Amino acid sequence: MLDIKFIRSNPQLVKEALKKRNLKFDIDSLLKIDESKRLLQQELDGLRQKKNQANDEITALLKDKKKPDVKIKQMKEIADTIDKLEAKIKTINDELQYLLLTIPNIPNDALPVGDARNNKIVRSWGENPKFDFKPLTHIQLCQHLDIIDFARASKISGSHFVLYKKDGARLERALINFMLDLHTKQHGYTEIFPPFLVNRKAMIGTGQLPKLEEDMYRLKDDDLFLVPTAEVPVTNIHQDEVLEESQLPIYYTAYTACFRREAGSYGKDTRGLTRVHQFDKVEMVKFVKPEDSAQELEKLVNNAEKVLQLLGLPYRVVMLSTQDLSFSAHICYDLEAYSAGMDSYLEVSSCSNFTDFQARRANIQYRRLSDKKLCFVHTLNGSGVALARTVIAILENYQQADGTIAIPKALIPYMDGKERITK
RNA sequence: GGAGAGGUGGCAGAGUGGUCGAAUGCGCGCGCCUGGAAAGCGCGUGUUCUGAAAGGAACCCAGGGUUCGAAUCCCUGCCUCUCCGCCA
Repeated sequence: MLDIKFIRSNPQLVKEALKKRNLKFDIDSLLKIDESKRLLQQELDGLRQKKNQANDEITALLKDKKKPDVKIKQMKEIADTIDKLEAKIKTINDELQYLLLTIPNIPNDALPVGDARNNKIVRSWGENPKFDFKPLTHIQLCQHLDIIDFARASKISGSHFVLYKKDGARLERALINFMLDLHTKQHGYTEIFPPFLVNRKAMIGTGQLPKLEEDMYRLKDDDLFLVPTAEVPVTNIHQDEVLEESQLPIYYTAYTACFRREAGSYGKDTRGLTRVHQFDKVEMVKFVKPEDSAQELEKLVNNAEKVLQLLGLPYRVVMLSTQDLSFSAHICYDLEAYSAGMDSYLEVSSCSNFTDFQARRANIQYRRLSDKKLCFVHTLNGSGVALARTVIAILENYQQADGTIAIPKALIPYMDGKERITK
């Protein structure tokens, strides 16, 4: 969430930011609400002062064994006025807080302005594979090798769920272990295994709520949500905490399944593994000092890239444009892996700097060493990486003429030394 | 799920209706002392809102209620602990 003081003193900047995101939001009326709230608050404070003074007087009278009846009668009236005013302010403040929770983060000035077509390719890595036969899609390959059973997954759970079998299941597990090992052993992250169900407060903290509720799986009886990403539980680890500057930066990595309703996205990527309701992902989350966050994002992207490099998957790094940027993000790079069978680039990672936007919502502060002041940390996170689509790229890029799949070198130790997926 | 106990400042812990934003101890900071340190002594030590400032207001898990007045009494919720039940 944005600081109301920041909005108050930079209304034009906020308006322009919203315009870049192609969002309509009435900042002027927000500021009017803020103004009227503050005026009422001052009025209330004045009345409370009177009340506090009168209470002192009543106490003094009682001490002198005098009757405070007259004073008490006056007080009753003031108390009534205070009650009414408090109710009024609560209504206004609730509205103000809700509005503040629905304003997205301010995009970085470096981002291309516009929709996804304006996304900027920052760099590319690797050569797209060439085949002397027509490469199959992962759907055809899985069918042939019997390593993913879409039909039965659908029978059990519905469409867009996945049932991995045999080396398909094994590949999934191998990838998770490979990525966690890489980030913990090579990149300095601390491994976390968080809850897969989180409460409403956590979802608000990272920015999924209140705006995206219909995209989330929710357990109505308990008001819990299935995590759409490990970002939610892991970032909220330090919710309502004050960290010491010496603790920063904090790097966490976590595997979770991710659950997304993908409401309204039917018709897009309808087949196979591209868009599914449940997928596995290893996530990286950072808590850093504000002055370090830009540089920390670059390192985070490099950590995610390393996964694809070690897997030998060609990819490109894309800087998202202002309208493609997620609600909480200030700047975001996507990694898109090339997949031969579908001949397309698949988004397998999003790496974002949220600046103090999530920290303010989730109330994650640190005590600055220089002046002992409380400041909000900056949070970042990135997929490192998302599995279902990475599996597509592995299957499609490593397919052989005989329909088998070569296993990327880095994964062989995680597959018990196996070098091929065969029927 | 049932029964009970409890949630107070960085920590421990007092406070059961009025002068309590909160005793005391520990910790931390500054100073004195010392060759230096420890001990000792003295002073200080939460956050937020508002205001140019002086000041004012709020906060003792959260939300309601009683009262002129609530950390303190009542209700609801959340969380923690103990016992019982159930259970991978």
